[in-house]
Amino acid sequence: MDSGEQLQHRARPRRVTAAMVADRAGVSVATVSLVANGKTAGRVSEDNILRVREAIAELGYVVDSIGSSLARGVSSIVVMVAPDISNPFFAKVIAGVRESLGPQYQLLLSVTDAGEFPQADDVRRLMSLRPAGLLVDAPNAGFLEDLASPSPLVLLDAPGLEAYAPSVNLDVASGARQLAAHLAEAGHREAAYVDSVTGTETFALRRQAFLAEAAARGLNVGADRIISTTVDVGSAASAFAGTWPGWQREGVTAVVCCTDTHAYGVLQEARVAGVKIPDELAVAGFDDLPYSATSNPGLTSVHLPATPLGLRAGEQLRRLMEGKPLDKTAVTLESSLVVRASTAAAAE
Amino acid sequence: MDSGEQLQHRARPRRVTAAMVADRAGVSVATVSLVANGKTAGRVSEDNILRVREAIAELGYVVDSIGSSLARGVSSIVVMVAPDISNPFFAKVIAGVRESLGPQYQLLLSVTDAGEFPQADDVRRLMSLRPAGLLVDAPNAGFLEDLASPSPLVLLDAPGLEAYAPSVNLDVASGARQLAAHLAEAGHREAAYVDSVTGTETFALRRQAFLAEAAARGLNVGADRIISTTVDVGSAASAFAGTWPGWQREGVTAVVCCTDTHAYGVLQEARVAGVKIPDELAVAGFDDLPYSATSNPGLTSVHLPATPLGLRAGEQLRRLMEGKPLDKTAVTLESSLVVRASTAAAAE
DNA sequence: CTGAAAGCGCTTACAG
DNA sequence: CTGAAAGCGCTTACAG
Repeated sequence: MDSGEQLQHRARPRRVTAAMVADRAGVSVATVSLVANGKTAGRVSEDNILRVREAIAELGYVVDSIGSSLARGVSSIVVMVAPDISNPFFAKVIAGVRESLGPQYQLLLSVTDAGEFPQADDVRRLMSLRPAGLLVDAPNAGFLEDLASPSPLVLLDAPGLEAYAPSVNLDVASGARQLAAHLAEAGHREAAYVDSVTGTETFALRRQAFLAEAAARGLNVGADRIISTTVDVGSAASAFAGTWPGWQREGVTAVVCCTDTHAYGVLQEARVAGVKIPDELAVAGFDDLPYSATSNPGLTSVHLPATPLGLRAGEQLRRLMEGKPLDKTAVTLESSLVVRASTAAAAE
Repeated sequence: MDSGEQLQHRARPRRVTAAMVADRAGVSVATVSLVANGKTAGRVSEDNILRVREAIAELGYVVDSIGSSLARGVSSIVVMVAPDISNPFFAKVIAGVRESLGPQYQLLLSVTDAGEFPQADDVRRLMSLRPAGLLVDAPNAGFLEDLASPSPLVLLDAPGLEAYAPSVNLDVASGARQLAAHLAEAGHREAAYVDSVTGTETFALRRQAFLAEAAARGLNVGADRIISTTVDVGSAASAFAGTWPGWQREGVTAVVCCTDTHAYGVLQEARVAGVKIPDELAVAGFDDLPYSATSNPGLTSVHLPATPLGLRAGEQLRRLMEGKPLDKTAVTLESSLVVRASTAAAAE
């Protein structure tokens, strides 16, 4: 008896159903459902609410997601699609999303290889989970064309794609211009730019805004001074090592990178080459990752509000999932320049 | 008519059900189910298989996960619980898991704040999704006690917890001993160790194995030469900056870090302080992250096979989910020392 | 080989 | 306020 019970307990922990709760509380399963979902207003007596709550607690009942989803026609899963989850920036975005979504939605990260988006097949499989909502980070138009999601959808960091769905974007252009102004005012005249090879729109915006403002302020960045690498310290480092001698001959005194990650590579090789930062070369990036504040020298960077990005996107999606209207269908969050030691001193 | 159809098409893309496929193919839904799940052997005629396949293709039918899960009693979701998803090491583990799990399982990452495990409540909500299986990375015993999962469960990097569930572990001790031997043979006599503050078992193993082998080989690491920080370049850097002067006075010529991330912080501050690597100070870590091969100098590191860890864990779980027996219930993957420039030269 | 039917666990009109 | 019942989309014995 004893060992039998124990065995059963370990092997197949009895799933508690609404019917069992109903039995225990002496009510119908309909009433249990109402109480479990907090839809009691004017529909369940105080008395029954109490009995059901008690039974739920005693039995440890949890509403079964599968049954509930089938009945409602939609699950409690929010699918988040992003091209790169192993990125400190993205980790903060997720933290924001989780906070605004709350515990009632399960966040399912659609993991793909870095820089890739899910294939049409993967998307169909994801959709067959009947997600309550979708969050798509840094997509390209092609992916959105294929998507055709029946679920509420919010885009993150998808400038120029506002026509496809409600979006939360970062005003990277403003930060880029501040950076160009900062360097020009510090006396720099010749600069270079390290871009990303991925065609994500945000990188194009960063580059264009920086180049335009630089040109306007007499900071010279020729087309031959723009290189591209993957978002990866090592690639940026070796690309920089290869081009630096030439740049140096041309009098370059500042290198702007489209991400802090690229900038770390540049800083590393600059140190190896014995280039003094910032006296001989100023270095700056975008993202303002945590490490940029503690690196030595600290890295000047365009701060992009990662957590607020996730927060706002989660909030927007939540409104959509709850059937509420959005105040604004396209939100843009400010960026701002954080000046640190890597650009602190003026060049000659 | 035209615009009405279009409207309907955009607003509510008709969900294609098995019943619709059955109608089209002139068979029962049972037959559709059999074909869609590839369970036709000796149960469906060639003829019907063809008709159903055609109907599926024409209508774009995808088996609904919710309905299917309810009928089967289990979903196609594999939940992966891990204390830190924004970590290059973990990204590789995930890549391995995805590959071995295949496209038929959806990987749901249970995201928590760095270093945290989901609360009991979160776990119950996750379990209400009736996951096909569970993968838990670097857990502590307490979490596993609470878990009591009815789903198949495989542990990753959980040394000492093999009693709870089938496990795939890393033989970090062997790598740690190789590292101690390498340093001792290079002539080092005084070393220091930078540990992690999280109480994860793998870190205790790394430290103990290194210290034991070091002691056996006359490499001196006093208790006052062990410091702990979070897994974070900045924290490691400032901790090292604080203790280095004292260590230097004591003649320390080697610093071993429990992760490469810690080692990057040490390298950074060493450079700032003008300490020559490896001539004045040898630095080494664990993980062998991609950056360690491209950093300058390259970082000597105990290579831990991240992708194979994920691969094996996924394979084991898959067997479990398919009801097959495991050949081995506890698997341990080898680690190995990768020597690079950060320890290449012998100290005095 | 085939299909009618039961059942998975829940939610939601509906009738009372 | 309450409960019986239909229905969500599928899978799986079962009878033929």
